[in-house]
Amino acid sequence: MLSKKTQYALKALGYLAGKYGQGPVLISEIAKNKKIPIKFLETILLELKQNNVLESKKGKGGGYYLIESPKKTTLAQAIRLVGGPIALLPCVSINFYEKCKDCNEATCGLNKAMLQTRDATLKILEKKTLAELIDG
Amino acid sequence: MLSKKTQYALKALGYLAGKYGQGPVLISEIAKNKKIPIKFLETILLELKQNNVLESKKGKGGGYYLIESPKKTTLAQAIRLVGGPIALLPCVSINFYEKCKDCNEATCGLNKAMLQTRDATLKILEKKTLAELIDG
DNA sequence: TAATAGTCTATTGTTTAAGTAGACTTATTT
DNA sequence: AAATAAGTCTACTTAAACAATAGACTATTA
Repeated sequence: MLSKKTQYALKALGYLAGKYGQGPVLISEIAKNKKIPIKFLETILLELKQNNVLESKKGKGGGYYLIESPKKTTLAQAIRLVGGPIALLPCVSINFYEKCKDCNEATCGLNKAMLQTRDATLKILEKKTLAELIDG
Repeated sequence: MLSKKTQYALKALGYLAGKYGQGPVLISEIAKNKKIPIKFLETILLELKQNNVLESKKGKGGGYYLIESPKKTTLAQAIRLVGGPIALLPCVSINFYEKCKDCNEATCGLNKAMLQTRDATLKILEKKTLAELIDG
């Protein structure tokens, strides 16, 4: 299961995708429409900015907005940016890999099964982009 | 990512699958071979017993063992037993379903994407059984 | 009846999620 | 150019879930 943080990030990115090209969007607007705790959302958006997905503008008329077209960012990229692993186990994760203490990956049946599910999941998440998150 | 508890449960079940039909296996033996904190493992095995997957015997010569043949339990069933959701979001989970606060599932793109990944994952995990977790 | 091994209760530590307070920046208005 | 309003940024606190540990208790076998 994705963490709340990751879920909120995806929701927020979807909202911003729908407003792409229309200038900065207020944090409070995103929070209200997507039912996200505003202070938690602040830290998430800030992190996305530091990862060069969002840009922000301060002061009156400010807010957050996508740097690139929504079609340029895949869901797999978005999930990884906010620290959400996609694989079900560390030993089959690409970005959060950790070796198992107890098993030989070449012969471990669990490893094999989880590798297959990871690949199936990635196949989907690497094709979908933020544009697909726009409502309607 | 599956919780530690779920990971440990799968490892332990895999170990017991390899010893199926050979009588009770000590908690300590499983813990040692699978590098699982023994006290944590105790609670996990007890839960699996209460869910009618394992049986136990107390006293000397005691231990835990699988009730049914390893081929009878799928990985999807095993994961769910110890409380591990398979879907990436609550709104696409079969056993841990929760409605989103902010979205209409019929039109939500995120819901659609996550449904697809859930189906792809389930297709694999419902075919694999505990027998596949046996090493070698 | 002594030793073995599972069962139960309680407690501690760690991470994640959420909420609070306030400082800092920028843009507008006058 | 100064005041103010609108917004982001930083640091700290609280609450809940998850992971791990410790020890007493109960049942079984030899």
